[in-house]
Amino acid sequence: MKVKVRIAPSPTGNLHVGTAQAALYNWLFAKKNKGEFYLRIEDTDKERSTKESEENIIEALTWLDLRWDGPVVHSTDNQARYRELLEKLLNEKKVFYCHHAQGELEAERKSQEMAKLPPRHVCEHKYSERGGESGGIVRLAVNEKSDRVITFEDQVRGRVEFKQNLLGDFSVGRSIDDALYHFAVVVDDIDMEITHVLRGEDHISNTPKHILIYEALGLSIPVFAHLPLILAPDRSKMSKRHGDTAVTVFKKDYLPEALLNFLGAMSYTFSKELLTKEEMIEEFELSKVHKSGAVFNVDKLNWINSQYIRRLTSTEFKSLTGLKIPDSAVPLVTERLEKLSDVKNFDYLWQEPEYEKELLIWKDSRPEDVKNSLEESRKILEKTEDKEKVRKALDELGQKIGNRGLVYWPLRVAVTGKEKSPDPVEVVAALNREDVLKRIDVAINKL
RNA sequence: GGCCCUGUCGUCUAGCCCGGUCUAGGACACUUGGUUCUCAUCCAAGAAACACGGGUUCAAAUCCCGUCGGGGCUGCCA
Repeated sequence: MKVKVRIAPSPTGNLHVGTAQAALYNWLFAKKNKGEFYLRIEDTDKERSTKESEENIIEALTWLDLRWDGPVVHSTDNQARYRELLEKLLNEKKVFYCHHAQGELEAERKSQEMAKLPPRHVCEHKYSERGGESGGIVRLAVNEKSDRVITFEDQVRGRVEFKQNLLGDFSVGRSIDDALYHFAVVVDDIDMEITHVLRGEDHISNTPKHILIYEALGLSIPVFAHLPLILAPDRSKMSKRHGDTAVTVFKKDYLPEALLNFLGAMSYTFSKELLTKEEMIEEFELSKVHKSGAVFNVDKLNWINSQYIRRLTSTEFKSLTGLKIPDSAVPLVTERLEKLSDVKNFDYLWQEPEYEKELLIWKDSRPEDVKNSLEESRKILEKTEDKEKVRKALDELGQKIGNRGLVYWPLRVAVTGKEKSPDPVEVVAALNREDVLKRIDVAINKL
């Protein structure tokens, strides 16, 4: 049977990095098995679902280049099916109406907790006539007297077991024509013929419920695999309160290949640190996905990103950043970049530098000496544009005045306005001569 | 509280299934030194972990039991 997987984010917020990682693993699994990967927008909660969220999800996945097969599927398009199946189950008395008020249920839950009892709602309506009377929410009738242990072979964790009698009659619909998540996912996965459900570990305790729904419907159960969670530094599930978790906020600083590489290597050990999607597909095996959650380490992401940035060609880099700088200056920048937005630190490549005159002074040298050094450097730069000749002449100047720093430091500040920069000779070569001379004049005048 | 998942350097992890080769390896971050006008790179060195307690064994990070820790779920959200 052909492998079919999906991710089913709810459009109630931006695409979370955790969902992106799940998307990656689903995608890798699909590609590895020559299967298909789908995107389904799980918009069963009409109150909270938004069009913007859906657009964000699509934008993020497109940026990451995790392409899904077929059109985007929406749960809302499947509502008639939910109703049809809910009615079928109602007739079979596998599902019933619960007429308890929300307040009653809350009180029940609270008293159970105090009595150290498992939290569950075993509804007496399922045994009475009331269970057939419409109104109230729809629940799956779960036999609380059964001593059955619901078991599934999780592809990353091995056998996982839950006692059925701890579940209670959980809800499947707000009403007969308004299915809730648990029911909708199962029906959607059935309709899409999903063979493997690879999702976050936060769904592991929902799995027995889903299994019960598959069984009530008399349909075969897919293979499950629960992926570890992405953790915040405090080891709790990474969420908005820990800062940016939306994939789209990474767009301004990171290369999609870098984020993907990072996310992939976070919960899986590949043969090397840096690798392409294709190489990941090659090595990927579901059973080797890690079991425990991993803390999102920005330092590591930055390092991976820096590696990808320095591999960019000049053309790629320029079109990515929109910078108009000579090709020869590109490596100067990419070699020092962890995040794309940090190109602002190299603004002297396209605009006049601004700085305080004190910055021109090398260590404890005198302003007159600095001025003199700049004047000498200016003469050299006037004479030739050849990088090697310039370097040689500046070195000789340094030797003459017995202090290389006194030559290079003021020159760098004059052309870049910064105390940290690439070799001034390289920067000079990247700029045009008139600008360089003008900048040196400005510096001399400051002294 | 109940249920489930999980536990090797600060972080991501290798090793664990099939005990000895582990004085526990790698990567990121960090520290120091070298190169050097500064930064980055590069090179060299360094600090840094088997959660704890029992047991099995000639031998345990690896097997068994218990404890503790962390997380998730516990919704008429997904």
